[in-house]
Amino acid sequence: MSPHIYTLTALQAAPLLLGQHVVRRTEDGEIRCRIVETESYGGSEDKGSHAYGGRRTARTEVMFRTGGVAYVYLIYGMYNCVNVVTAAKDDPHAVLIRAVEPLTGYDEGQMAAYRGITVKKPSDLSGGPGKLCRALRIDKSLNGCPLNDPAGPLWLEQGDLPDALDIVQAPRINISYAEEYAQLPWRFYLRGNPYVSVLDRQAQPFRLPKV
DNA sequence: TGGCGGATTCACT
DNA sequence: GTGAATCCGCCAA
Repeated sequence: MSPHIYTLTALQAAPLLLGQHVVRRTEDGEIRCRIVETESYGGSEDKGSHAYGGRRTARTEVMFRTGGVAYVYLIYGMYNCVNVVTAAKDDPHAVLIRAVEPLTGYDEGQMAAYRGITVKKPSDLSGGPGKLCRALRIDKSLNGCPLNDPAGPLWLEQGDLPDALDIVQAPRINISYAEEYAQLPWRFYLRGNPYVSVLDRQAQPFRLPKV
């Protein structure tokens, strides 16, 4: 995948990451999936971001790195969430991966095995940040992992052309504490995709800016 | 050092 | 729709 995307702000990168492929390698083999839902957590002004106000702690330190690494954290004491860090060093931006879909039947089978539950509908498998981390066996040991290294445990590959995708945008999920920032339409997903975690009736079509 | 709450999920009503 | 699970990061004291 073009490294250019890692230099962008989280808000610019979040829609562009839709359709890109995530590859996870474990001792069991490689799993490939496609990103179908993202959220932008960008800059120190965003009250929804862990790095709001430039808060720089052991946990958020990864967000301040040069774009192109993973930010993985534990939420509610039991689920991991994975982000793509973007933008320049010392400017904390991250794109939360909220849903993915397996590329092949093999990938689907591996993810279901890691999930360890009965999957009744597609979004049970990997529609939600905690679910997809479990389905891909992503935990804090991958925090800071470079995302451009096909020899590593986790990386991104070129997927679909973003201008061929039907993208919508809507407010982010579960961040009421973010006050006015909670309403901003900084969640992006592929319209009609069955792996998306939460549908929004008010979702608006998103058009990529002309380059 | 203590207390609080969360970028979630699942089981239950 | 509601509530529990579960624990670490954060900040105030």
